[in-house]
Amino acid sequence: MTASSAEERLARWRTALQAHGYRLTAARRAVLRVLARSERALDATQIFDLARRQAPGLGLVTVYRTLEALQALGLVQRVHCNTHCASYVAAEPGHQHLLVCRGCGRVWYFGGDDLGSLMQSVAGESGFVVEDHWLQLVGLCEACRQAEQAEGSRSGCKEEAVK
Amino acid sequence: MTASSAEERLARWRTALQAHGYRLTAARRAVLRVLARSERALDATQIFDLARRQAPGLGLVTVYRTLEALQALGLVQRVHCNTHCASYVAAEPGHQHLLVCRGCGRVWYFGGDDLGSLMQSVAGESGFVVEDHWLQLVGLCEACRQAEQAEGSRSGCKEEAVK
DNA sequence: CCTGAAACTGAAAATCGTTTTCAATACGAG
DNA sequence: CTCGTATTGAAAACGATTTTCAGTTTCAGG
Repeated sequence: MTASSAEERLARWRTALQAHGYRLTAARRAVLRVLARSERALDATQIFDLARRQAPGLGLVTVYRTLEALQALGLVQRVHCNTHCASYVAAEPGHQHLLVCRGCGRVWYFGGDDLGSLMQSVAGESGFVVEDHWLQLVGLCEACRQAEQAEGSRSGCKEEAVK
Repeated sequence: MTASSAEERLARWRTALQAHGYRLTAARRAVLRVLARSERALDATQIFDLARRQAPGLGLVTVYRTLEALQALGLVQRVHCNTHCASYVAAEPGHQHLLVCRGCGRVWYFGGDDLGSLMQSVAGESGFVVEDHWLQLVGLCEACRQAEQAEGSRSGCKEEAVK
């Protein structure tokens, strides 16, 4: 993700919130900034810690409430893993499939629209109407894989998981 | 799922647990019975309520511990939805993909092994090593769809979500 | 610019699902 | 049957999320 696209996203989010009657407060701005710029899925506490640097008085409650709003507008997407079940990333419209690194938590989106035929065949057989789908690949990114192989090495991907 | 396959599964689970040094207690038997016979993904509390009919003294803690064991042996699979994040169904070996009805919670498995190529191409481009994947389709089954269309009708699929 | 109504805020308390602790009990190998 | 050990349920601890509430901030309209 380039820096500019993060800033564009940030601007888009602010516009979208205001267009839906939400007010733009300092607290919300800080939360938006953190999430819009992150390459990783972050949970409420991580967002809280990062956003508080920009908005010192910020409360955790506000983070939850802002996440709720962003989710309602479809601007962020929830990421489930077997452990962390409530992390969020910026939603990339049209790219719903996730690639999650279990080492550093970074998230990438990818296409793979060949799922359409799969869903149709499932629907055809059973009368099931598919409304939503959910494809997530979990593994290790290049950097984390190298760090894991160099056991005990101090230079790794994990350590900077939240900067 | 036929009744006999549920009983077969139950027998398999009991054998597997004992083979791995777990003891077969009345409490565990009740939890196994509930989960092995269920067509739906159930969370800890639902299992607790159902299993307590067969084992009155049962504690919720034991449900959690039994789920942990079943999961460790790969006998049940966790189901994530946007709401319930910790429900479990019997794992069907070799069929990892889920079809979940948002109405009644019933779960079906399906094939779709064409994901292999998808994962390879993802890995090839990025150096990412995919260790696990997670495909879930959410929608409405035939029965729930009909029930939803007949708005206000009392005969539905939802009502018997947990019998 | 003001001004005021409504949205928003953070702190504290309540709540929910899950885990830990612990003394008593039940399993099952021998 | 007996014994060592895994397992049990109750209670307490715990972490994450939600609710409550009184004070504050935003922003549309004058």
